[in-house]
Amino acid sequence: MSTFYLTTPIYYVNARPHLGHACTTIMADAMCRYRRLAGDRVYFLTGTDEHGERIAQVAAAAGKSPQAYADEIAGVFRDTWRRLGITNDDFIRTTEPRHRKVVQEILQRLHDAGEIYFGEYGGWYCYGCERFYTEKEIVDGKCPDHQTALTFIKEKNYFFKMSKYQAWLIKHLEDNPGFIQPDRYRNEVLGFLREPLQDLSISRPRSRLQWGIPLPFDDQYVTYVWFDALINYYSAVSDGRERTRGLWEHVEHLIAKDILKPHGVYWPTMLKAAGIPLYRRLNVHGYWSLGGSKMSKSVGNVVEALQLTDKYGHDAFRYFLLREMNFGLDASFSEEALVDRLNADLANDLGNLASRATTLIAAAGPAAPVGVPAEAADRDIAVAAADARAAVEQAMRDFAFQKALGALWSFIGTVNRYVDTSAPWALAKDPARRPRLERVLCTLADSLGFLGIMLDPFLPDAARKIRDALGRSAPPALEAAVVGHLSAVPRVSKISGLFPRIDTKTPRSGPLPKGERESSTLSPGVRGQGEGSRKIPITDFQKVELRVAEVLAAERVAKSRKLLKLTIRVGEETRTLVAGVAEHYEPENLVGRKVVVVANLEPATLMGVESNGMVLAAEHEGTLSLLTLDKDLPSGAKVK
RNA sequence: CGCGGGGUGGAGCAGCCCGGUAGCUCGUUGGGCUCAUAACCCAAAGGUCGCUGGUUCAAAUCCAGCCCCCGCAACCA
Repeated sequence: MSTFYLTTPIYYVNARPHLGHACTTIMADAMCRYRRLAGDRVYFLTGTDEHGERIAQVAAAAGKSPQAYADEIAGVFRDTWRRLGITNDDFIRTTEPRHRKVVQEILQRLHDAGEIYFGEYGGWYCYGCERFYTEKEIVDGKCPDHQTALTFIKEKNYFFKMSKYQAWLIKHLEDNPGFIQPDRYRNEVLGFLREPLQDLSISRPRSRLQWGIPLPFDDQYVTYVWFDALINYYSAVSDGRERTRGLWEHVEHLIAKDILKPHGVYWPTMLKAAGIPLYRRLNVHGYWSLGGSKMSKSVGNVVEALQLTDKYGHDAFRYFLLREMNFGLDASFSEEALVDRLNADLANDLGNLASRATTLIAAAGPAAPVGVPAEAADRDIAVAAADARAAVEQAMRDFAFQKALGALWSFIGTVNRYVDTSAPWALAKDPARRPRLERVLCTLADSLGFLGIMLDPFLPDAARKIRDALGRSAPPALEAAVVGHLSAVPRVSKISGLFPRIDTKTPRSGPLPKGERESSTLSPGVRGQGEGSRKIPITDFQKVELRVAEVLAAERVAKSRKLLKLTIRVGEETRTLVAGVAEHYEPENLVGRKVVVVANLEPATLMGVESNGMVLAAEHEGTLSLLTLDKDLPSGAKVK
């Protein structure tokens, strides 16, 4: 029996759970269920990251204390995982005493060992944003957000001597090819490391930020969030000394590719410096893109995607995520693709097999031990099962869920063929062939039993239903997943509607072009959380000054993909305005047109161009249309 | 020259690291079966593996150059 300790990232509580969180967590859950099935001692950790400036700001905006706010969102995560049937053994929050204690202990240790120094950092600071800007971000010496002058501040902070571990880390990655997998991400980290590594600022002065863990050796500072957050993996199992219940040395991390750098660079060097053994392996998966279009955070469709788990069932949702994504690569998510998978794989292949097999077995009824030996066809099924299991074991070593499921579905196909070729319904008509019938039904029952075990990590509910139908109440175990041992037809109850088909034809009126179908995928039944319909008094509307304007000139903003710089005339006044329509309109086609603008908007600077106003446009599923007039009114005319 | 990923039958993808008959799922067409969820099984059609050049007996796979798409970084006021 080996030990397996797996972590998900701890999720930052500035957002509610969405598809991305669910994907990582479901993958981790499937892996942990699999390792438990294999008989390993498993510890599965997830949790929430709760410190930092952004949390303090969001909480303040919501009129809550940071702690109250974090409590609320952490609760939402906890409930979501419970609802999805996630089997985490622990849920850590970075505001818990057990975590703070270990973070401080490690900081003190690093400080004592001379791994942390007090240094001065000079940079351009914006008081509005409460942050420093790098040379690249600064536009004309001003803050890109507030377009106010920046102040050059020299701030004293504590730094971790990360740079001194650069050579060591490169060598470690070269000597241990499996340390970060898949390879593309190991290569990417080696790519980062071709540039000189900077020391890592690990503190923020309390004068700017209170919401964090105080440094044990200087209470005027709190710990920088990444330094705080990464340690959760260790603090969750540590008693604050060196004891980790025998878990730490087996730890593997599962992350999405966006946080590769902290996990692939910061974290190993931190552990090395602190004298803590490195993690075993970092497993990195890709991103979901949504319905062909971009995953736009502002639209909230990532959250909507998660709602589909309630619409189609947790097993189906899990299956889709695990089957559709090639581990490490990006994949695209759409309701249509989910339904296709559900119908083809779950309803047709698996559900229908369970249904036809249990119907056949139940019709024959339980019997005494079969009187005839297995034939070649039966032995082929046993071999196919063994092959499938071996392929699953191999695939699961590398989190290759798609391959594991592919192997199991290949087996399901084999069994469906076996049913066809052995034709038990024909055997049943001939009493003389009763023994052969029983042998076939035995093989079928065995195959279902096999699936009831092997599918458990991926489709926990369905696997349980299959085992229940076979009367197998014992906890499933991988070693029992063998076909060919059953000697008598067992008593089974019929399984019907394990995964009902989703009818995709009726709701759609007539054949639609492909593109159109895809864009309408996320629509019915998942939207409308009472958002956007709040009524406002007319006085609110009257604060907005809308006017007709004529476009005098238009040009692209240098290096910008989305922005056009427009020179417009509003009545007598000429002004410059920036519009995010470059992807939809050619500059020359705008000149001379009358558009509607918000005339009393605060100025803002975008890509170095000051914008005085905003052009109104309607947007629907990626198509943008400027608001124009259907009669020719003079520029400056009021819109109300 | 900002960083990265990708271009493989109608759609979505694997194969590429470690060159050697181009594979999977869906879809399409024809057939079979009737135990089963209009399911299941069989067969067929359908591919210049982005382009060009190079290395090689042999290139989807290795090398060079080019074209196109998509993320990220900075801008949708």
